[in-house]
Amino acid sequence: MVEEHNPRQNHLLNALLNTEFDRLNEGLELVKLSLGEVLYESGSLLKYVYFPTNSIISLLFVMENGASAEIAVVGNDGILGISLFMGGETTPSRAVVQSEGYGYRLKAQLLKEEFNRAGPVMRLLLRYTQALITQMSQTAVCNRHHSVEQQLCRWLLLSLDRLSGTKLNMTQELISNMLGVRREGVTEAAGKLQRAGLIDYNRGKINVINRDGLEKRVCECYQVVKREFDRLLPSMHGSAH
Amino acid sequence: MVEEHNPRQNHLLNALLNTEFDRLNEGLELVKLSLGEVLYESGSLLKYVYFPTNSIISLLFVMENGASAEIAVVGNDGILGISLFMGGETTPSRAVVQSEGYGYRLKAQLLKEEFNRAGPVMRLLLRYTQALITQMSQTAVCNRHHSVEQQLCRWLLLSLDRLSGTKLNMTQELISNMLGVRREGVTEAAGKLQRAGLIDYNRGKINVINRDGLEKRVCECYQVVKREFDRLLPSMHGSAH
DNA sequence: TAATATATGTACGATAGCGAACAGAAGGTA
DNA sequence: TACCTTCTGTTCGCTATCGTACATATATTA
Repeated sequence: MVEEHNPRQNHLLNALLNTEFDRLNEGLELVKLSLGEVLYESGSLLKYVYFPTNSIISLLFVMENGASAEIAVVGNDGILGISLFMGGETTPSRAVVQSEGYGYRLKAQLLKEEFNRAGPVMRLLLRYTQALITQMSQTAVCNRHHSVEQQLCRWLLLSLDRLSGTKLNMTQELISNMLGVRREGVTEAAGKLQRAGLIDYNRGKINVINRDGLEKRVCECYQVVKREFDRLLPSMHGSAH
Repeated sequence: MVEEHNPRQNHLLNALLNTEFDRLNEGLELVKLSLGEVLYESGSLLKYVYFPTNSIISLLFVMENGASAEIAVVGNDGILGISLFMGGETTPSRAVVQSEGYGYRLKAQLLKEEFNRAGPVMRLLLRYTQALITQMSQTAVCNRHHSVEQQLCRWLLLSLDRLSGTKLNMTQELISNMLGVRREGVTEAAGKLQRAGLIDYNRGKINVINRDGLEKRVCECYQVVKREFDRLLPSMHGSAH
């Protein structure tokens, strides 16, 4: 299958009017984002921001002892590098490619200039940031109150929504890093889902067979996040689900 | 003790230059914030934003079954109601007065107008929001990886920093709601700290006797958040610690 | 084809936190 | 003073998850 690449595959870019889109488009570069690639490290200066199209990036907090936890996931719905326009320049989080694919990058300076026009692009980016805040908050709640299985369901659904598909490439080892749990815990939870006929999981290849089934098992956290993204960024997420 | 009230007791307001401060000051109203008062409910429209001076407000996510978890705490370092200028108008979180005191409120419309000038106030508010994002993220990490005792230490220190004092009024029941754990868990953790001579806890009155001791026991999450607030909002937090 | 690395499955004791129940202590109120 | 409510302390069995260890299966490479 020959795949066409187009910046409009990123919903955030697609939400722009032509005037603004054209301005940004000048600076957009298609880049391949490979599994495990670190787009930015905790504390590092941002040279580029990224608009994923068919890839997924995880925002991770890594602790001193090496343990980690994902605080949000960014796909074709968003942008990577919000700290650039929020004024901090850096963040304490790390951005890792979690599902290989493509995206567009833009020189940090160019996005900053566009943001500083204080027009529709700024307002869109801020709304996206608020949606991201909800995702982070709900992750905190989920970490506190829900089982590994529920969290796995949430994670699968959030990731699928951001890829517009039913397939994911992820080993259980990597998922366990994202969720901040043991790999064995993921094996067990994934085994249950597999035996229930909801997913097909083999050596890093996940295929979701029964999405509705997942939605029945997931905790409310998924819906809260989804609803908030839909509310703040309407006309996006149209294709997914 | 006669206590003078002054908007500059809020560090965010205090960070403003006179021109901007004077403009906002026109609309500021001193209000008492009573224990347990709900400043806004999940999903409700914001009529006012709040700048606490000697009170502390918790941002809580409440779940369908009533269980809750605090995702951030706002005191004299910040502002309540960021969703107003982020463009969402509402948030899925609830804001509850956790430590009684005073604050200044401002009509939502006035803050919005100031924000839309896209000047120094906007940039300050966005930097504050980024610091808040760090606090939320680190809460997610802490919920995943650390013990109730460590989280209690983090919570105490973060709260103290935002009051500029050593005393807190909080029953164990309320703290357990914030941390999203059982009340008994707080009793046990607080008992340990008390026996270690770090705090004095009696019927909702907490006095921190040995702050350094708390800092020795707390997980890294506290420092990460503190460092990020100091970095993004320098010249604030000067008095605390 | 054989050797090696990677991914997944399983088992088991240890433990932190949960849920429920109850008792005592401190403060408020009649 | 007596009564009631609130707050704190303690116990006990239960469960999810952890840490560790090891077994098996599937890819990759020599």
